[in-house]
Amino acid sequence: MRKSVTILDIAKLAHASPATVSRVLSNSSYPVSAELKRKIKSAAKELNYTPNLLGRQLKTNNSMTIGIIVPSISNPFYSSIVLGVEEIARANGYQVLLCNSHQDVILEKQFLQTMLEKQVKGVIISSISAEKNLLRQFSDKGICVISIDQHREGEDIYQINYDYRKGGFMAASHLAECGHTKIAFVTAPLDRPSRIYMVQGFRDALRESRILFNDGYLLVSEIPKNTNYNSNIEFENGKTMARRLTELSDRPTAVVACNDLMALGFIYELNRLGVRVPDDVSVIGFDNIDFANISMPPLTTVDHPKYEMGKFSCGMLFQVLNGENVNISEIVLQPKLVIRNSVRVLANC
Amino acid sequence: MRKSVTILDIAKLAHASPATVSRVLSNSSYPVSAELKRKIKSAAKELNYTPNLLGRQLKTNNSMTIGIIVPSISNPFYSSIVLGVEEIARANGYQVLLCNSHQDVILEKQFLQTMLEKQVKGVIISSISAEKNLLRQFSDKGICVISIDQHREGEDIYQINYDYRKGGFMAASHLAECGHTKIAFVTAPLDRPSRIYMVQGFRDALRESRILFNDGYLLVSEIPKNTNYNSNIEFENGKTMARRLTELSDRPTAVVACNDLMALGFIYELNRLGVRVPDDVSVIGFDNIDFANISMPPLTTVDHPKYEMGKFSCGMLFQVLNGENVNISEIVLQPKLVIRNSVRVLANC
DNA sequence: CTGTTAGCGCTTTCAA
DNA sequence: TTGAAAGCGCTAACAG
Repeated sequence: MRKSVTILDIAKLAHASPATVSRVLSNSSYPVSAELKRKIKSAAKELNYTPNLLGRQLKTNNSMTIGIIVPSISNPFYSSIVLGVEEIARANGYQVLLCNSHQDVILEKQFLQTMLEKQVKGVIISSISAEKNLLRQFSDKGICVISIDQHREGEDIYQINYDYRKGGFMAASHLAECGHTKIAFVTAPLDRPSRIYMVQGFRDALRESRILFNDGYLLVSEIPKNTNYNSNIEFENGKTMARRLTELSDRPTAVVACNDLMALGFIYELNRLGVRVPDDVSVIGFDNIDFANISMPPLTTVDHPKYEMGKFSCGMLFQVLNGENVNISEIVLQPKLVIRNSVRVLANC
Repeated sequence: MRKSVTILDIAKLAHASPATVSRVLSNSSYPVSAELKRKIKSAAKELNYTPNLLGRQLKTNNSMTIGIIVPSISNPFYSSIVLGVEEIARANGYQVLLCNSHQDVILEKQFLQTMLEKQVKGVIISSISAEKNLLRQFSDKGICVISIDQHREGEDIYQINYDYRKGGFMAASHLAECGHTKIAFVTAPLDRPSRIYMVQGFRDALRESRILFNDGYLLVSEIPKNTNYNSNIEFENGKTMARRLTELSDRPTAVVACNDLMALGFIYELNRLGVRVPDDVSVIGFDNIDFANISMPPLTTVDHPKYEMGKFSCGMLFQVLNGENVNISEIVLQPKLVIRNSVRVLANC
């Protein structure tokens, strides 16, 4: 590897000063004569020059990079978000540093620190940490942070949220309307706002429908230890939960799952056990990932505009970066029930 | 946003020189007295110091960043790869810049250029471009490039490939062994090595089984224009192909699809049209993504060790970066048939 | 063990 | 319209 060519080499070759070369090559609006401009450009081409952005970035204090932290990109829910973010970032000439927290609070914190050090201009995070003021140091350093999906209580940061409570409410209400009264809730650990709100909405709906909630119907999966989180785990958890459900003495006729992956695993296992969906057990999922379509039967679920959330949050980030006045600091996206074929309408309806 | 604190501020506060501060804060092995070390560390904490890696990176010419380019992370196939890469990168203290090429050759090239400028230490790419010497300038600049999944003919770069030919062969052979003779191949455009090799293997298998391949059985989907590539497109293409299949005068009894997403869409649509899988039509997919399990029926498919490919390629990258002698420049991963329930064994077998 | 100093590659005043 | 020179934050010779 030979010494890399810099602006100085070009200056020499084009008989110009480094300053002028910089102005030409960085598309500055600064006036430079057409003649010199041409000479510099051709010199750059001749030397096969590649600008070293580290130099520029250090000088201008702008890394043209944003970071995104999600639990795991292997979950289609998050890959949709990331895709949306990346799209808007690209449109603005930025790149994105991707971090999978693997549901690990410590890892998440490390990533946050590294991003700070790498001088990202902003961070979009779906945090699984409950730590207060986790994101404080970013605002302190003038770095824009947008928290998405997981509501952060009482922190003075931008948030794009989703009404999980209402989503849980809609799911349970739908089941109630279809005549179900023995309704279970199948979920991963209630260790974060989204899931807590969901259960809350779920319970509210039952109460409103005058359905008594049997606490034995709240099925919570274990946290897998010492393993990288990925989509398979949710799916497997769904399978486990299905087995637990079938062992229940007074078996529910319907369940809502905290996400589609889990619902899909749940249905898979029920099929395998010979329990028919929706004939024997109805299932409602959450998120409406693309794959909600392909299960047998196609999954009725609560839609979450993930991709839009990604685009939206990143758009907001750039508004803030560009100094536009963003006066709304919290936005709440709305759930929508998507009815497919995994819920049975009972006769008494 | 106040002026950010630098190594100099700490030096002042701790009554030390910037050099010493640097040595302490960058965990250099350079000897510093315990006393001074302590003072510097506490000063750093007091000032809430965050190192600016841009400075270090410029100086040391090491960005501690690698790049990865894939068509789209919304495809679980690629998100698995990325997950593997990210894991190894993290273990080595590196971060990864994620780029989705959206199957766009021009975009891919731009990303490559930006990575060059951002001084990544290496790039892992599943390229959809057929351009010769696309990756040449990286080796020229001493940047390690590892091409994955898509075989690059005659380019002097590291490659981790997969035997798509053999995979196609295995799929077709399996169908032949199950007694099928009217076998279709359903694929996205044959614009890259993987697919071309697959068809080739497919044809070879038929020939070997003395089955005549009807050219009308090669169903190739259109390239969607003016839209960002994502997993939904593959799925939709699969649906379209299913409709095309049912319109064929002499309908095949079996098909192999070029990837699971497509196979899943294909099955979905057949189900909808009342064509039973595998009773009426057998289907084999490709990749063995997690979701291959959840279709109805569960998909028989050809396994691709994607996640391992990601880890492996990134491991190789670091071997090269660390100057270890990597004498194998091309590695070929092997396919494996995963039999589930989407293939019917015909009576005459 | 500690400090001085040069400089990574670039941009940007400021002066000409 | 051009150039000289300072300096972004950090590290690494080198000297002491």
